[in-house]
Amino acid sequence: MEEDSNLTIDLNSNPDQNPNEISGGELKSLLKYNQDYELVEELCRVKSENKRLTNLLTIVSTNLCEFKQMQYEEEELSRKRKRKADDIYNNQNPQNNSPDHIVCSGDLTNVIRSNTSIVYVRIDPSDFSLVVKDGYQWRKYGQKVTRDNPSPRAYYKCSFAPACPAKKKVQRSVDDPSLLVATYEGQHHHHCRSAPADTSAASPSGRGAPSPGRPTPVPCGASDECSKSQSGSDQSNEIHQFLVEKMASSLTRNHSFTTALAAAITGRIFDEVISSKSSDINISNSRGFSM
DNA sequence: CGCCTTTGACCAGCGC
DNA sequence: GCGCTGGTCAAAGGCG
Repeated sequence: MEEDSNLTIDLNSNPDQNPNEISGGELKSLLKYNQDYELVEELCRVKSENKRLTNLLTIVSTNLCEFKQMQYEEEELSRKRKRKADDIYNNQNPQNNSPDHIVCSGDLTNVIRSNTSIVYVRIDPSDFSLVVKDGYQWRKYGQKVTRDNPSPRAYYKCSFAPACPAKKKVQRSVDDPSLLVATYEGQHHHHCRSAPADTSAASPSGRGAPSPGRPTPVPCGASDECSKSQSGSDQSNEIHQFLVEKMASSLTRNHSFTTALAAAITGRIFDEVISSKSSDINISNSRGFSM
């Protein structure tokens, strides 16, 4: 291996010294150097692996968003057709209104459209509050039970800026009660600022909104209006990072994924250890030859 | 007191 | 014009 040759060169860097006369202090120094070198090498490998996984998550996130957008459009088209059909058809096929495609493992994914965003949020099925954590402050101004969905739909306006036209609708998925579907409309006329915990929805305990006087900046990007409210590549990177973090968060909650990931990492580390041990042997052999 | 949620009423769009 | 549906308004009440 490369490091072996480098180390061998370093070990033989003093041709005037007799290898048989190496002192105990020098030997300890060399061993420590070797250990440090392995740690640095391991750190580099982990960093590289981390970067590779981050890129992978980015790709998965992008593909998921595109997938969601396609299926959302199909769903809208299907619903328009169904509304033109009579109710008999719906009664005979009640599951046809169930958007199976909404079911996903993502904690939060969004589909960016021209001026609206569809956000899917995985929540606790026992949690009946319509809470979507997106970093903005929202004021609920209405609630309706729609025809397509027995669960109520909540209407929110942005409460951070009085003239902010941003709105959102939050409703449970028909097919999956553990999935919230939030539709964002309009653009925020201000930066993304709010408390860490979402204040958007009707919490069971009543008022859940903190004072507007203590907003805390949080990564935004759950909606496209947030990205539009900011400028430059910084926002893009911020949203990118936010999406990656969300994807990572959702994936880490997936037991099968974490198991597979752990197995993969373990296998990789095991390989590296074996490789490292092999290097040690080679290094020892080199030392043996050089001593 | 200020800000919130709740909830019934109201309005607009659409199809028949 | 009527009925249905989604979206919005605004009064009432709660909470810190």
